[in-house]
Amino acid sequence: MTTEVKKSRGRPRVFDMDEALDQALFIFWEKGYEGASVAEFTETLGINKPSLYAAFGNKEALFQKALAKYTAGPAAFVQAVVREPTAFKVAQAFLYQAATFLTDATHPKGCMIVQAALSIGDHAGTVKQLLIQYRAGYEQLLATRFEQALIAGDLAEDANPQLLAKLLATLHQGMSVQATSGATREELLALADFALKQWPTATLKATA
Amino acid sequence: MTTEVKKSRGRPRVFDMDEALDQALFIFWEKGYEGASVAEFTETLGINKPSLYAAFGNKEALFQKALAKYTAGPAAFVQAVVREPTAFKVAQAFLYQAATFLTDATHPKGCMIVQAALSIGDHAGTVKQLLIQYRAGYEQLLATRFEQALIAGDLAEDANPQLLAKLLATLHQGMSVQATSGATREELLALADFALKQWPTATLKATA
DNA sequence: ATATTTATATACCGATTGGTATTTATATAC
DNA sequence: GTATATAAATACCAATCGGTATATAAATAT
Repeated sequence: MTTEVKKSRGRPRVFDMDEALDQALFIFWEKGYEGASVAEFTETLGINKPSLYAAFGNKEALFQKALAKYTAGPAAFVQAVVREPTAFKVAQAFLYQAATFLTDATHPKGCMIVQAALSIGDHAGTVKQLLIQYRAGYEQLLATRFEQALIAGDLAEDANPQLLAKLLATLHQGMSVQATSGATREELLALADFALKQWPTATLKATA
Repeated sequence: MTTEVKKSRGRPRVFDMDEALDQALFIFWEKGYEGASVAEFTETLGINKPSLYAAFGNKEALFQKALAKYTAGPAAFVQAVVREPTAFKVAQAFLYQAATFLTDATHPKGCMIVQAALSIGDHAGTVKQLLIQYRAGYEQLLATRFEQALIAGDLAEDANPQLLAKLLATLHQGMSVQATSGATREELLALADFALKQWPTATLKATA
């Protein structure tokens, strides 16, 4: 059973939508929502504006599609780390992988969700709010995981899951700024190690 | 001896430059370099463009003047905290005052130096680099202070001054993002307390 | 071959961007 | 008074912003 090629009538698209979205993602990632211009997209992708708009909608729709690709691809580690077996391992994996990811030379430095629309004009208020929701989302993902850990007993009884999640999110967001400012992977990993030293592992349980 | 009023010939300026610069600072602080438009300045200050340009130069010069006012005014606590008597007190003062400042309702949330030009188009690359330098500046200010503390003996012998400074800077930058995302002062103060728990105070010296 | 469908390319749109040339108004110096 | 110096106000500039109307090219269905 070979892969069926969907044949549709009409002139075939000359560019690969997936590739194009990847390139758009990189541009938004590097320059932010406001700093990326539609002209830059069309020049980089080698297509003209009507094709871009027909394929992806307007600038904001393009951003949302790129953002979805970002969370499903480069930033997917966030969803993965919460499946680590203990709270400590979740925190460790989150910080290590964040440090590694944020300084990866194969893509723009820093996190798109953190930086793409922090300070922005009024016209793009929707995007700013969207990213705030995304940031709240992964923080809550960690918080929920740590609540489970508290019940499971691999967190100290007096540990505060929400606070721990906010600490990790804050470190991540700070590390994102640091990566953009030129911090190295080694520096961020050292920060991660230092922060993990005080992790409130339950005193009577082994961390594995 | 009364205050001498500088009398200069020529039509007197109808607006207060200091007030105007404060208003410009707030706009840059809230919307970032790219997100703030010249039209917004002139409308808010109640002056027209030629007056703005005559008084402050172009947009980038206005930003630099506003930035200088920011560091000398709202953000002056950074210079102040390094005069605390011990490394721990420096760290504590820095994080507490950062948490308080970043969530102050009397001005935009977050730190202008962190957020005003993180992700930005090519045309404003100068400003982005300028803010990177400012961030490196206050981190180094802390690092130098902690090197002194190491010599003075109020830091553990194996403590790493540069790393500690980077940790504080990273927490500050993360807290800035958090403040912009809606985190409360109490949440940021709790983060600060948690982070201070592992401060490597020298074991044989009292912290006062 | 023709109709239909979809993507392309060119050209254009009004609005806004940062920045200025020009004129007019208001002060002091003489 | 007149000259000089400075600021304000109006109007304007080219360039870019995000977005689209229109016409043409290339595919399939019949």
